[in-house]
Order: sequence, then C-alpha cells, then structure tokens
Amino acid sequence: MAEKPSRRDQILTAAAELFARHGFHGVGIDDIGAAVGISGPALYRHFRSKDAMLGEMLTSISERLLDGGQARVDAASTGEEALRALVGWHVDFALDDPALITVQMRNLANLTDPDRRRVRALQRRYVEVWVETIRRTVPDFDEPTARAAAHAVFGLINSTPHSAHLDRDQMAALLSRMALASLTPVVVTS
Amino acid sequence: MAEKPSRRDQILTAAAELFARHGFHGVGIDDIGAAVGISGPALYRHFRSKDAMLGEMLTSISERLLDGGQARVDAASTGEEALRALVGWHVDFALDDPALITVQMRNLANLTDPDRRRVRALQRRYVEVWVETIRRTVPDFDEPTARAAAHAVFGLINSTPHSAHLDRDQMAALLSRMALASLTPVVVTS
DNA sequence: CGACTAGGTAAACGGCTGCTAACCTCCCCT
DNA sequence: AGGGGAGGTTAGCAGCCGTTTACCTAGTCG
Repeated sequence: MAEKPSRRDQILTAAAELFARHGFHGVGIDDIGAAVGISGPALYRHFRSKDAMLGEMLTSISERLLDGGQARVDAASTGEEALRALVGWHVDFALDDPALITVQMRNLANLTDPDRRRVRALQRRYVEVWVETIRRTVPDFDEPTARAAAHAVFGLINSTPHSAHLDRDQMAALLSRMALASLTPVVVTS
Repeated sequence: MAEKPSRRDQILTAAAELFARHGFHGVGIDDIGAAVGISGPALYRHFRSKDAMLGEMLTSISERLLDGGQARVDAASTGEEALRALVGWHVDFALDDPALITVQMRNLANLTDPDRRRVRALQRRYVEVWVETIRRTVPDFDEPTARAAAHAVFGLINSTPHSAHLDRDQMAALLSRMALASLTPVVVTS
C-alpha cells in the first residue's frame, strides 16, 4: 500500500519523535536504532553521524516551512488573505508534525556550526515572510514590532504539543482564531 | 542561620542562564562552576547533584509562578481585571527572567521522576488558575478549550527569549495586548 | 556462477563528564 | 590558641555513548 518509506525517512521521523520527547542528548544511538527495528550502529549506513541526523532534520523542516509559507503568500491576492493563509499553513504544520515543531524549537543549540548557520538563515527568511505579511495588514506595526509579533504568534501556534486535549479540527480552529485575533487587536475579525 | 542565600542562589541563576542557552546536557559541572568563579566539583558543597540543581530551580520557578498568579487573581475584583492582572504577571515574569522561562519550557524532561511529578503538579495548578480566570471572562469556552487557550497564551508570552529586539516596556505592552486580544476575539479591547 | 554491494550485526575503543577522595585553608568560637 | 566546620582545590575513577572495525548475509548483475 504505502510506497517506500525509504529507511532514511523512517529513521528521521523516529529520531524526531525521540528528540522531541527526551531532547537530543537524552537519546542514544541505540534508542534510535531500536525505534526502527535495527539496532545500534547500523544507522551509520545511512547517516554520517548523529549530528548529521539532526542537521538534515532541521534543515528540511525549515525549508518546508519557508517554501510552504512563501507559496501560500504568493497565491493570495489580498494582504488579509495572505495572513490568513500563512496562519493556516503554520497551524496545519504544527498540528500534523508536532514532533518536528518541538525539535525545531528546542534543539537549535545542538546543531553543528555550519548546520546552525544554514537553519538560522532559512528561519530568518521565513520570519521575513511573516513580517512583510503582517505589516501589509497591520500598518501601525513598525518592523521590529512586527518581528516580535511574528515570534509571539509562532509561540502561540507551537504550543500545540503541550496541549493535545482537543481534537485536530477544534484545535486548528482555536489556534487560527487566536493567532489572527492577537495580530488584529483593533479590527473586528469576520 | 537557615539563610545562606548568596552562593546557592548565585549558582542557581548562573546555571539557569547556561541551561537556557545550551540545554541541560549541554552544560558541564565545570561550566557552572566557572560561571560563579569557583571551579568544578566545589558545587557539591552546595548541591547533592546536578539533577538536584535543576530540580530546585524548576520547583522554585513553578512555585513563584503559581503563588504570584494566585495572588493577583485574588486581589482582582472583576473577572476582566483578574485576566488582565494574570497576563501582566506572566509577561513581567517572562521579561524579567527569560532564562528561567526557557529552562522551564525545555528541560522538564531532564528532571528526575519525583521532581518532575512535583513540578508537573505545580504547573497544573497554575494552569487551573488560568482556566478559571479565562472561563470567567470568555464564557463560550468550555473547559478543554480554555485549557488549550491557556497553553497557547503561555507560548505567546514565553516567546520573549527568541525576540529581544524591542525594549522592555514596548515588549510588555505588545505581549499583553496580543495575549488579551487572542483571548477576547469578539470583544473590543479598551 | 562468482563477485560486488547494500544493509545488518556484535564487539571494542576512546573521550567526555558527573561524581568522589584526599587534602588544604581560612575563620569562628569557647 | 588552637580545633572544627565551611568551602575550596586537584587528581582520578567509572560509566556512558558515539563511533569504528571486522565480519556476516542476501540479492543483483556481468
């Protein structure tokens, strides 16, 4: 049925789950192996090192976030529509891949220097997409304020992993509504 | 002579800073010692173990959060006033002690089992204070929704450490405004 | 059919790190 | 005046864990 979950990706998703739960240093190479049925150093047939796993994981997350966000903004015609699409995109991502979101939030410090630089650059570009979109619809925010607001909205949406007591659709509706409301304190949301 | 406050607290704040920046496992005992001018195993004159430091740090944070929040709610007369006070309290805490907030968010998993249970219990009570206060002013939220909303607001406010590009007062104003707006999507804020 | 490769195993090594041991030195205190 | 505790120091151990090594299979293919 489901075609080729190519070992590498299988390992990456299992590792993401473990990293999210126990932290990068709290997970051993043997734990990751055991999670995919093989054991221990067999992982080195697929990755150069444990750091490389985290590096690939985080760069791919950051790329997906940036590309998806950019695409949604480009597809929107009005600024308000763009903001709504951006919020929806990030909410969907956070709800569908809570482990990846958690790892991205917590484990930036565990990256090797070149990897961290790359991830940081991607994240910065993603934030810029948000900043521009926010300023289109909330003109009374100057740039630093819009940037801080973007980070605050990320925090709001990324809180998902800590509260799974609602089902997916309710959670998506709640988070979108709160995120948009937080950004448009003066305007009445439709 | 129960109080020997300086050294212990000095160590705890230094350790909090380091844990926040590099993660619990990313910080060595020697690093913590060096940060307070002494070196290495001298810390064991003050703490039983590295885990004990984290345990004491997190329980004290959780107690401070709970006590302060409860006090502010008790001092308020109306529900809306209580919510505003609660938001202000949490914003102040996050802005004044960003390292503690970061550690509390990221390093729960590194606690020993009994410590984690204690901290979890305190956090749950703090969340309950929020849930009750939210439901007083946003009656169309049922309890699980209010709980999820509380976590979302925590995420919003706790985003502070990731965006320090505004000065304290502006940041406090922005976060409070966004937090309140996210919780009262229908009502116009005064 | 034989050889190469992809992917897996178990065993061992080596560095890092939390913690202990042994010792030192002020300072306080009857 | 001098003994004991509070608080440091350095040296070293012990265990964990990422990585390497050597070896073992199945398939694939010329």
